[in-house]
Amino acid sequence: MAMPRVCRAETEKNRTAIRQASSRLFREQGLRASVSDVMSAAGLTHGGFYGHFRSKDELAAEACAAAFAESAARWRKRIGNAANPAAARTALIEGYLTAQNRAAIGTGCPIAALATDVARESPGKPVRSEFRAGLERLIEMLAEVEPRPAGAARAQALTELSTLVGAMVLARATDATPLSDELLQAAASSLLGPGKDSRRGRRPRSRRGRRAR
Amino acid sequence: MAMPRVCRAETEKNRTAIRQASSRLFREQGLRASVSDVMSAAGLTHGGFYGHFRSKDELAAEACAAAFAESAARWRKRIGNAANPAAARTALIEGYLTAQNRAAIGTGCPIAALATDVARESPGKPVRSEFRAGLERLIEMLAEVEPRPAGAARAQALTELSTLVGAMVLARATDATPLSDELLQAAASSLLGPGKDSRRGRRPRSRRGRRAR
DNA sequence: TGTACATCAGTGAACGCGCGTTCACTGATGTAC
DNA sequence: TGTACATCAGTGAACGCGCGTTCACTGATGTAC
Repeated sequence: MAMPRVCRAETEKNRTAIRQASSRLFREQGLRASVSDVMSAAGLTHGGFYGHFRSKDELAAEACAAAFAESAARWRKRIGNAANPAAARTALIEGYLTAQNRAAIGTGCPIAALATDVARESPGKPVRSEFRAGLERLIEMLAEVEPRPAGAARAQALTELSTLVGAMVLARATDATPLSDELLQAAASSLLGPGKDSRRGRRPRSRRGRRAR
Repeated sequence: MAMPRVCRAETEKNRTAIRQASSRLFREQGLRASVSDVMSAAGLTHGGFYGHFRSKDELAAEACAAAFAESAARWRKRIGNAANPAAARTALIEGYLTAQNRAAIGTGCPIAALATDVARESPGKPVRSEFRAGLERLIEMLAEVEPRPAGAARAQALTELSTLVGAMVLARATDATPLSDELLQAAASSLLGPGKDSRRGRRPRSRRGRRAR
């Protein structure tokens, strides 16, 4: 059953697979997702890990960077598809506050998925600086589409990103209760204005779903 | 060195000590804080834990409830000390978005500390329902002080709480960088209005602290 | 109030398990001729 | 192009450790008389 040594291209593909699998698993389960689980998800055995990365901490940093690159590309595409900054802002906010994004933790926003875990890492850990750099990049992209003078745009972007992330984190913690939907809708209405909700039949204060409480 | 059996009052005091220690440690380290660490922090050895609680899951639920009770009492007091609802709202928001609160994770808001961990717990776990109940209570308190008609007050409270929690979680993830202060200040200015910042010399867009980046 | 004894809160060793990391081994890959 | 061999990517067992939980034990507490 042994099948060791693999050609160079294959090795590079394996490293990428590990990085991508960890990027997903770390977002889903937090930074405590195990090296074994990551390697299994990449289709390998756990022993080979240290041929690719120096430590789990190093992997965490690379996984974080990969997740932010993915998110930034998605945002960039949404901005590019919009007719003007205001439409881009609406697209980013509406794209963020969806039930689909709430469910897709492993492929969704790394800020909402990892912020608390990163806050618990000790100061020197490499994942902290990758997180901060990625966060800064998304803040700058959001500031670009704010309909405000450049000075106020950054402050506005900081607050709006806080609202987006907070609403998503709370919606995930209350998943499968009516409160979860309510949180996403309230944030969307507040950020976009009650009338600007572009999709059919969405009333801001409607409480859809069974009132399970 | 053995000193077993303890009088009834002492036993009750010990149970309370375990609950309080866990409430702090779970907020600081997440729900993965160990039973051993909790028992040590309560001044006991780990073996006695199961005389007080059925499982770690049960403890997590009680610790979550205790943390929310603590927070609700603090909010209630701040509201009670204010001259009117608008002042109460200002007091809650200013009290929340401080560097002191950012540092005091173990005694601070359980929403910011535990939301992501709760989101990762499986649906049946008791900590999930305690979290939801506590969250709902704080939402209602914030809605009470919103200067809006009753209907819109709840939606406003949901959004503002998302902003508060999001800003705090991001500020903690970027602790010891200028961005961290910026996040707290931007959220405060946005929620209270640029002029309403009651404390001396705080300019909303100032960037205090070394530009470490 | 004083004595005899059952109770049971807390101790500390032990359980099976999964963690991050290391390492001897394997055999296809890549290279030297 | 063909052969001989050094390299090294991946395997799987093993390391020490800490986890949640269990349990035999202890001796002060609380109770029955």
